[in-house]
Amino acid sequence: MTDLDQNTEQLIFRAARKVFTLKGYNGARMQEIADEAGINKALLHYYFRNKDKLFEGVFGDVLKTLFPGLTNILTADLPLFEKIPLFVCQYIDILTNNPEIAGFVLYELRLNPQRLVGNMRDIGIDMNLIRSQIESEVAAGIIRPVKPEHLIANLISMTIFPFIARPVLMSVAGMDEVHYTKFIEERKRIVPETIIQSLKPIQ
Amino acid sequence: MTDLDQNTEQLIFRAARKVFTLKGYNGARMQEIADEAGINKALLHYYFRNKDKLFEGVFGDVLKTLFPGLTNILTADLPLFEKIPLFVCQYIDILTNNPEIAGFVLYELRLNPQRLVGNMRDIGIDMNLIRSQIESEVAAGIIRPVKPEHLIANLISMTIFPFIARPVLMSVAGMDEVHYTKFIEERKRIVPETIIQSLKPIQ
DNA sequence: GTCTATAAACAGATAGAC
DNA sequence: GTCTATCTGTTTATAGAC
Repeated sequence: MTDLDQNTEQLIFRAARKVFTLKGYNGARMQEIADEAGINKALLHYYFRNKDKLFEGVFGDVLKTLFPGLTNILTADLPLFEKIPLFVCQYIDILTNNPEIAGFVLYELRLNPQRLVGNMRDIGIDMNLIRSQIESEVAAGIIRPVKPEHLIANLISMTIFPFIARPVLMSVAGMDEVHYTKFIEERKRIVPETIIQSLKPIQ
Repeated sequence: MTDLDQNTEQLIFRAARKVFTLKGYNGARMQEIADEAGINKALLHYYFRNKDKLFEGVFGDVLKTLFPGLTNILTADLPLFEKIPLFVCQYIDILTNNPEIAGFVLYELRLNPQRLVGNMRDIGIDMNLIRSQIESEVAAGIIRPVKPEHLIANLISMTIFPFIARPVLMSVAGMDEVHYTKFIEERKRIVPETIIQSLKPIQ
């Protein structure tokens, strides 16, 4: 493989990632990907056989952008009240740089949940680890009891949803682009605060 | 118009709603809608001219399922601590009966945000009303100060997201169908509890 | 490796019989 | 109103020249 091969392949891949995440599998056109990459349609098939294979590659790549950080922070050896702000900040930064990938992944997974199967390793969180951390912090009187599924669901929901629902939130709350950007930045503080307040024991 | 006309039209419309919400605009096929309705493809065009017009109808219908309840409860004349559980319960019931519409609407809106334009009346929430309610409850010492955008975002996020992220949540938390159903039912209690705890003034 | 040209399949839409 | 048959444009994919 020459340098040129790799460059073209990467060029195509990046173009494909852009078009697929923006338009979805069904909305994406091989022609548009070729145009975006500045090459010919036939080359897509030369490097990636067909649309499905190209998509699989992109989808796996996007999952890698989205999940490993999640798993690592959530299972790190830190108190919950430190983990949570870390998680939120890192995730909001990732999504600010890739605003469309959350909606893209969740939508494609609903159309075709099997797509998870091949990528399970990157995604699974050790719930028992989180469960035992909760138990020990409850025992120490730091937090109130909470089911790990709900804690994780609350955390992920409040962090990710504003990116998926951007147009609706802007419309419902009457925000423009500038307000929305500020709003997202504020959530780095608001989301951890909301969860931590809800976890504090009643005095 | 005879009875038969109306029946066929409704038959088509329901079939279209099912296929569009399940597959999205780009993934839906006129043939599949016709099959689902048990009629011929040509009839779709007889009743609804083209795919776009049929979709517009369905999309407006889905918005009506999703939004009016939201607006009405959030602007009702009730204390926040009563409004919030009401909102969550009603919304979870709607989404339990229509599990795919939240993801459908948000995705189609991201592909084409202009679709909101024609339906703005159903959707807009009077943020000033909520803002002044927050102010008066803060003044009365019932809640801590909070920006209305963030309160609404937290509420909607935690309520809706678990339906959009169903496959991921099930995978991440290792849930099966039964666990997931129970999990969703539990959220009617957990979500209001989380928000209300986070709003309570520090004693 | 990269291109042009084209095949092959599909999907939306229409014509016209009943 | 409902159907079958068909047209038209689009889209994925391949053949083959360079």
